[in-house]
Amino acid sequence: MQRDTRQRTAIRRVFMSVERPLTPDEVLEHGQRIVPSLGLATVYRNVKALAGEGWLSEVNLPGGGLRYELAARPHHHHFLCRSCDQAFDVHRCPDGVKELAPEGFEIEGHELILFGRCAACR
Amino acid sequence: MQRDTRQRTAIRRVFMSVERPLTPDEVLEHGQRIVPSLGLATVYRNVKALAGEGWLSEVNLPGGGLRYELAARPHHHHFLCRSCDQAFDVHRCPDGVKELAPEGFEIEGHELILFGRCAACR
DNA sequence: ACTGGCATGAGAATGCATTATCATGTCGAT
DNA sequence: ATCGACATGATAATGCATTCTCATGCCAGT
Repeated sequence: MQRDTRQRTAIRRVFMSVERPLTPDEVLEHGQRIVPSLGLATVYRNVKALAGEGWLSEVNLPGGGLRYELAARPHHHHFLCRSCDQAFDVHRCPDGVKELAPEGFEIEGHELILFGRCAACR
Repeated sequence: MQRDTRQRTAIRRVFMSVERPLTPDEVLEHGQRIVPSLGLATVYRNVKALAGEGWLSEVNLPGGGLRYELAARPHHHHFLCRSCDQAFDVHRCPDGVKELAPEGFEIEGHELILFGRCAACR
């Protein structure tokens, strides 16, 4: 049975308060403001469990490792800042993506990543 | 001074004969058909050097590590097969990508990745 | 409040892509 | 053909994200 720990609650709160995909390290940093003793292993465990139960979804951007975000978000894409390495949401999506696949290929999904410098880094 | 070794020539030939981004392992596999003694370290060294001199460009797709492709290719995107994990070129690009960035963000580039199953895997 | 058992946290361990090491091979200017 | 210098290849070493270990902590049902 799933227990309701302070750590798990804190991790959930972090994702609800931040509107962008987070790396486990970012989750740790934000989560420790709520539960200072929070450890990285706990972040990994919970983030994986929350993704497994469909509450979070994995975001696989080039560069480092996996990031996570609320699964309930509507379809969107991401902007990756080359300076601070933070990922941000992009709420628009170009049309006609499904027609781009080569002949005979079956598209199951797509990811559009914009690279550049975020507002804060400029 | 840059020497013209059998290995380096073989690696160059591999990229000229395959029209998709290759991982170092894929380069090794193809290259060993030309120079059977080819080693992985040599692939890494040469691929990095060729990228440094602008002959190859790095392709950063989610999942494993870096892939490489001929830098001379015109603008295009990639299809990643979830079954065989091979990357393929997609020669069309949706319009209006530059207008998608949030306010105050500066776009330097973009990458569109399609996920699905390639023709061979279906 | 008690207590069993899952969760946590610190650090070790793992898996991996990539890089360094170094004895040996081979290119290429002579 | 010779020979010095760079390239190679097998392997060890590194860096990293992630997972495991296990003693301890703390939920939850009583």
